[in-house]
Amino acid sequence: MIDWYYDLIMAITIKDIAKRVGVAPSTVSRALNGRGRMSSVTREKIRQVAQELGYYPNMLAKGLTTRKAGSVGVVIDRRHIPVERSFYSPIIEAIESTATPHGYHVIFATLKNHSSLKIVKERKVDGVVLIGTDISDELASSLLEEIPIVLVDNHLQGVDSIAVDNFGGAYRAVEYLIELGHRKIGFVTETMRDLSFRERFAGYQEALKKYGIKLDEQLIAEGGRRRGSGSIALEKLFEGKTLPTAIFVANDYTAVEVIWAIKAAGLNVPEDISVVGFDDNDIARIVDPLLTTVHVPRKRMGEEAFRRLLALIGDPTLSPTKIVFPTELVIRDSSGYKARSTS
Amino acid sequence: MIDWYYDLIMAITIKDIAKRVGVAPSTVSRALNGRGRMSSVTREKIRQVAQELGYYPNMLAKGLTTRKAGSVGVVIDRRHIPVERSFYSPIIEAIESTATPHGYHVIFATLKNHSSLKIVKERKVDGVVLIGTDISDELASSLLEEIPIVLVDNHLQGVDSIAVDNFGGAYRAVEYLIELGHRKIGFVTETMRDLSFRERFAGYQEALKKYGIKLDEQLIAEGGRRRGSGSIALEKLFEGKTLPTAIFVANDYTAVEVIWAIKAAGLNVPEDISVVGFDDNDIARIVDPLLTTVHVPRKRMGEEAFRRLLALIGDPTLSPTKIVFPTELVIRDSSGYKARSTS
DNA sequence: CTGAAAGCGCTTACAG
DNA sequence: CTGAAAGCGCTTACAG
Repeated sequence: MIDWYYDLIMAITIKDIAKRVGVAPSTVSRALNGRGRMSSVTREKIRQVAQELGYYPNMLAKGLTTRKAGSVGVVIDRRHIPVERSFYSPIIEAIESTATPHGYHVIFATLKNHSSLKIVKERKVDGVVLIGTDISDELASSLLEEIPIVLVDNHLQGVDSIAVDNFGGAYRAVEYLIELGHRKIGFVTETMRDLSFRERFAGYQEALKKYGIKLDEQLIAEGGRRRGSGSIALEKLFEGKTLPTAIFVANDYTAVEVIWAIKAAGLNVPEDISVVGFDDNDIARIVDPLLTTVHVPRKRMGEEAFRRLLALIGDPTLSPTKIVFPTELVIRDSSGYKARSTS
Repeated sequence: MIDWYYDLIMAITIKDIAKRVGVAPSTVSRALNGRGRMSSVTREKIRQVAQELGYYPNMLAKGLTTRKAGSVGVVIDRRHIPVERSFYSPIIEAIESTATPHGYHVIFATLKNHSSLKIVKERKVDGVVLIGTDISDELASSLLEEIPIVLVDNHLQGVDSIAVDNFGGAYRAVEYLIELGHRKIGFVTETMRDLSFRERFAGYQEALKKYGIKLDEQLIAEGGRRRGSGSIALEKLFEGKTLPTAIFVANDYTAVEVIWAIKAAGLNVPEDISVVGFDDNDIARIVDPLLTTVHVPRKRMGEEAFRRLLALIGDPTLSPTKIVFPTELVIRDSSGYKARSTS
């Protein structure tokens, strides 16, 4: 271990500036932080020298005294890795890009088997945004006792959260399918264990109900949390007595798999079966046909998550708020009028 | 500003443990860090109490004295946002997942207009991995003076780097196309300004040369760095006198756009034109037809990047190493034997 | 084997 | 308006 290597180049400190300007370190601190009244001459002089010397505060020292780390944590469950195909990556990026201008850095952490969050225990962060429903209530509650948190795409009584109008988005998507003339509308999801997916299912049910269409159990299928979930679910649908003329799928990735499976069965989308997804992921514009889906404003959600966290860091007594973001149906090529054949 | 809120619940410190055990704080420190010889009774007692109290060291204080932050930075140029469709996201995730078991956290930062890296100036990180060729040589060099760094998918004399065998991968892809009987093989890229893409182009050229095929300028097109790059490039190719029977595209995303454009022109892939991509992104298994491409082991690259950085943090005098990862051709459905019509 | 002291780089009452 | 002192929570020679 060579410990001295980078120590030769000692970073410049407040003391160096003080010596150079001929003033006390505490004065330098005040000048740089704009605290207390002081002659603008010395203040300017100090600032100028700091600039010249390329001074940056050592955040470890600063944080130790101010009890602020200058970073926030962004935590997701390991299950969402690879993020490449995750719903959450635009949210994470938005958090980073809005945190930076505010002088905050973001520590990106992944959670496995509900371990306690080292970044908060070690005081590396001033707050954390917990993304997804995999975060257990116990973890969230215990965290809340030591640090401000905001939940994204998850909800828990008494804690700040950023949510999506899953119900409304699903309702609208299914209503649209009904308007196109469809009556046999399937619902496919990876799993029902996810709050968001359950909400989307509820929206599906409500739309059917509103338009007087009876719920058909055989038109509902769960594919499981794995690659190929969509085709597994489609197989189940095809085993039923009634074939759907349209399928509402709870997320885009699964919708793409459903489309592939439909094609593999020798049918066409949307001529034989219309498919509508949810999320408006990048892939929605890559599949053939282009996917009709429900847009979720993930960038705005990430921005808002950070803003809210920042507010809570400033004042932890703020009362918990739940912000629900609206969704929007984006009509592309995977949906069309009710299939002729099955009419 | 309510500053006292979370301060009421003071985190437990080394002093608390010391008091409880009836020993000096310095002894607690030694026990917990396993330094110096000491009676195993007191050591055990201390460890047990620390455990009971749920003690975690305050990394701000620890870092201030040890000059180690316990975090590393992962930096990419803002241009690669959204990472969702980026080549780099699996690399970033791999860095995070290998850093965590080593007790390091990762600060994810985005670089805009070559600003200097605040995370290193503020001593928040012990090392940084710089991803992509957008990182300027000046920035890398200046950083290297204060902290260990490793470059990923980029190269610079005298600094550690993790690279991809772009040349070899491209060579193999084009050779494969030649083996299928193709002679009119196009090359499409977003841009030639990127080192990786230039290397892939070089591999393309070398394969043609090796098999005695003359380079045809009209078969080479750049689409520009924007959405739709692939179709723009394809249009250029179609303006030429000779139509390609196969196209080697420098990355998967652009390849997908090329496929779409070919379909839009009323042609089929691979019957009329074979398409081969590079990267083996998730989308390669989503497009129709499934994309033949060159696999890049991004996960392993990320793991290796962190390991190398860790080694450098331990000993900054290690001599710079360049690690080149091999690639592998993955044959799927977008490539086939030479088109009949144009033969 | 263990304690007391000094120090890491900063901030913040407290004097003057 | 500005300096000296104490303290944030830890580690590390230095004594004993």
